[in-house]
Amino acid sequence: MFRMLDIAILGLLMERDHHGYEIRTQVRDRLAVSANISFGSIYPALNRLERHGHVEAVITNEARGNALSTGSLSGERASLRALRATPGIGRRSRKVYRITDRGREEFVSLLADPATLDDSRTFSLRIALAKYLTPSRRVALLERRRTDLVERLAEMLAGSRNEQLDTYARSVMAHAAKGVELDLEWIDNLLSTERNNQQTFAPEAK
Amino acid sequence: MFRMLDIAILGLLMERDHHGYEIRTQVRDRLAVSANISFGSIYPALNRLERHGHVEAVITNEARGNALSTGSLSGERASLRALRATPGIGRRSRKVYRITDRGREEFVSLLADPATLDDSRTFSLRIALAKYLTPSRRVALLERRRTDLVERLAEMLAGSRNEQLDTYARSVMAHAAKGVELDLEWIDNLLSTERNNQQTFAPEAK
DNA sequence: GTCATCATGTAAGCCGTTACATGATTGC
DNA sequence: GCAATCATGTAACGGCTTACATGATGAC
Repeated sequence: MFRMLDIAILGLLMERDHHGYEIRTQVRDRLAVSANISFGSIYPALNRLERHGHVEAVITNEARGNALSTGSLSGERASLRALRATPGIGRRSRKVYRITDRGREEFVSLLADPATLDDSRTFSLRIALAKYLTPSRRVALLERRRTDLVERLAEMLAGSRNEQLDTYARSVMAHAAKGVELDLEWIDNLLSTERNNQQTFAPEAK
Repeated sequence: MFRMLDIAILGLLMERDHHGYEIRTQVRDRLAVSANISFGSIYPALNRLERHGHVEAVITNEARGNALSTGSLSGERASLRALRATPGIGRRSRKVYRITDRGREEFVSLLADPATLDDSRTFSLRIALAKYLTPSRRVALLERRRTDLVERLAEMLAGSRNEQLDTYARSVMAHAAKGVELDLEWIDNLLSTERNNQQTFAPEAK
């Protein structure tokens, strides 16, 4: 139930409607997920979200030729057609999804949920979508992550000083430590930005 | 067949014998793998490696009290006991594994194999074990990774300049780019070290 | 007419996890 | 005697991938 992909899809649909094929590139380009998610994950995820009422398929008329309701298609065929974009000039058959109210609720609760483990991937996904969080939830998320990283940093620094390790293993430890330090700087910057913004709304509250 | 855990286990066994319980902490402390691997992965992996002849269970006498061959245990029971460490004072019942010649061959080929994808985790695992690679294979591994990262860096920099993204999403992109830059510095340092070491063996070859 | 790209979907498999089950040894 | 830690294993499940199957459209 803690699927990273669900958060990503719902997050993209918060902004505007999407069809499955498009979601793959958007996840990479807008949410900074390094690898392309496979279609074998995306389509089942969309169907599941639809079954749960978090998204719904919609009819779009974005194509130039608007060939809807030409009448001759009967029963099953017609309804399937209706769920897809008009196959007019310049557009292929596609199924466009829109997020529902229920989906929006689900999304914000998933995004803030402290139960879902914070590996670096889910954390950076959450931050990429952080504009949908309240300031206090953003701060909570950042501080939670910060605590974890401080602990990790100590472990990696200890490893990098372990003289039983060969130079390569120590180098990996030292590099990992630097990576964690970089993460911490980033988080601290984000946290101070959050605090400055909060002051904007309560400037005299010294 | 390209299991990261197999490389990790075989790599640890290259140094000395280990039992399963111990491998978990060693993977973390010596190979810089951030999360603790679960026992539900380790024990099946060891059994599989044993079936394939890459490791073998050995009898160790590291305990003080050497209570082997007390005679009264019969058949099945006795042979099972023989595979475990002597349950003397100060030692628990454990199954200690040793890498075989076949396992050593498998290990070095897995470690250098360019077919197994290089995400950052498998890459840093390989580097942590890089002392078992020939200098030329080390350089090849580093350069292969370098190429991938240069490409990734361009993508992340492009994302961080994308003005359609909100500040949070752009911040994630910019931070990811910094992380890749740090990785590249590290790799370039390792590469120059490799070249200096090679010069040591051919100093006049200007 | 055929190739590349766009587009949607299913089935099988991989590699890991959590949860469960068992038991020996040590420290209190 | 009881809890904590050490130690080994199995079963079920989870989320992702690859491979497969299908078909429309546009460019050449």
